[in-house]
Amino acid sequence: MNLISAREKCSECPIRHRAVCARCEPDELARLEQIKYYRTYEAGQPVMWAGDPLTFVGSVVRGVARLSQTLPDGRTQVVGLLMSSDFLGRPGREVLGCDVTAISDLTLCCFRRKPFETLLAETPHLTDRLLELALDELDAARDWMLLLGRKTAREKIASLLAIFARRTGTTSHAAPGVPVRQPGTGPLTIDLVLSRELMADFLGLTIETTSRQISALKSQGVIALEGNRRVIVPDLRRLLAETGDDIGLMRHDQRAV
Amino acid sequence: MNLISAREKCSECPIRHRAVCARCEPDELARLEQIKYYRTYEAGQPVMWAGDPLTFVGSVVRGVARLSQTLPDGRTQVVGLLMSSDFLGRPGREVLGCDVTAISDLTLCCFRRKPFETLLAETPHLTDRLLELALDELDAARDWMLLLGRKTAREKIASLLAIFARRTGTTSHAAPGVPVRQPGTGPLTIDLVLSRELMADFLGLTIETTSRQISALKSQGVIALEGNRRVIVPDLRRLLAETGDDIGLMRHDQRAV
DNA sequence: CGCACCTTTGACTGGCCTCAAGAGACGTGG
DNA sequence: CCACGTCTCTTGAGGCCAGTCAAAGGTGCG
Repeated sequence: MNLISAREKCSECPIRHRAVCARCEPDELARLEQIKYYRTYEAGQPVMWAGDPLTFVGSVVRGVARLSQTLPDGRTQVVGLLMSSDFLGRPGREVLGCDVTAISDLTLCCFRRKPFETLLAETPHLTDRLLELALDELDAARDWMLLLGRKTAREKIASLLAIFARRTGTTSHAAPGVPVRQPGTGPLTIDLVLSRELMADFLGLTIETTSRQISALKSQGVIALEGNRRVIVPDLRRLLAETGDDIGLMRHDQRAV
Repeated sequence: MNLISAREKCSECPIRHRAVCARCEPDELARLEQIKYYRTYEAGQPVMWAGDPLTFVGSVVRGVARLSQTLPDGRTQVVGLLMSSDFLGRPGREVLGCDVTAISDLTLCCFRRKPFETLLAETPHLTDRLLELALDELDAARDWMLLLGRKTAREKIASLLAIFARRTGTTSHAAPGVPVRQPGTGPLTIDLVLSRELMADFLGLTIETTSRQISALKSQGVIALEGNRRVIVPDLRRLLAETGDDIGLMRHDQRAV
């Protein structure tokens, strides 16, 4: 079961400046603080299912959640990853469109949907930020459609690793104090939060193909492995060359969907 | 070249109640009316390219526009279709992320981006509606990711036809006065605006595979063809059974991306 | 009628999936 | 410390679906 924990102060919140509340003035923040509550989930737990009534919305404070869709015969596709400061749920919608699962231990800052919608109507700063977040996710989803529709298995793997490489040092997963790496400044270590199965669901591949392509990249020296979920990239440019994208032309604000 | 035509009255606009201006009060509409202008494009013309400075945004009044992304080696993927009342462009972004092309003759109701952003900041009704439109497109994009990542060629074709079937009688493409068809009420005619190449780019397939699957559906009586771009569906349920989705479980507001 | 373009069809190839077994990691308990 | 089971990951062999290359058939327009 998930735990509903005590509230913490918004002013000390790690996602204060990036979440849906980023633009809020102190008085607006105070109203949010009144109605917010936390939920925590252990890695692997479901958060909500497609078709469930959407009783609450909220922001990811810590951890990673997966959005996925499933066909009747069991084929599944990951359609989004929610990382810290990403927003979960859609105001104005009664039911959720996809399954949500905690990939790692997860903390959500939640609001019951109805009160939040009321607050939205009165707080343009909230709506503004929510629009930005939605448009960012839309851009990411469209990049992902290009990957799913047109990239080869090898390019898909390289693209996924490249996205994680970009976020290294800038997400909550990085050790505090580690400087942000720039392309070409030497070896880079990526902590994959994802299992092979999850990577496969994410990329529209099977586990076996995923594993094979990772082995191939490894045997060719593009990456090295340290355990199963830690990847070392000796030369980021070489990895980027495998993504099929123009090197250096990745969008400046590219996100991990 | 595209034509910049005279303004028409918002009150008589065919997309008045669905576009970004849907929620606007008469005084807000008057301000929009002051700064709006029309652009028209012939079928096949480019509207803007990825990387172009984003000088204007706007709504599709008539016609269909394609959003697409391209890899350096020429592979392209359609990542969205803009149909009447859909919004083009992203306020707050300096450059566009994908190529935009007119598929049919196209009329846009445009606003220069900067004035529009100013207006947005002062008009919550605009932002609210824009958020709704963005979230709808995000849902559609996620459905599309499932299709691209996990569906077979046959299911992809059937899904595309099903989406067009759903919209028949509800879009500007339908002849005026034609009643909206319900599933199971007999033969249904679909006017595909898309060429085989565009369908292929949309579905992440090649032209040949697209053509073959259409031929297969035809020879099995699931569909019939009348010319190259008109499809007759004798039994919608049978087509839906080919999509891989649960019949009857398609989302109530499903759109054509 | 003739040309250009789109679509269909065929033969073949190849990449990814399927099925299957083996290797490695990890926790538990003797 | 090792035996054991479970789970994840890797590797191999073979098959199928979709891509590639090529050519023929339709369609529309000047």
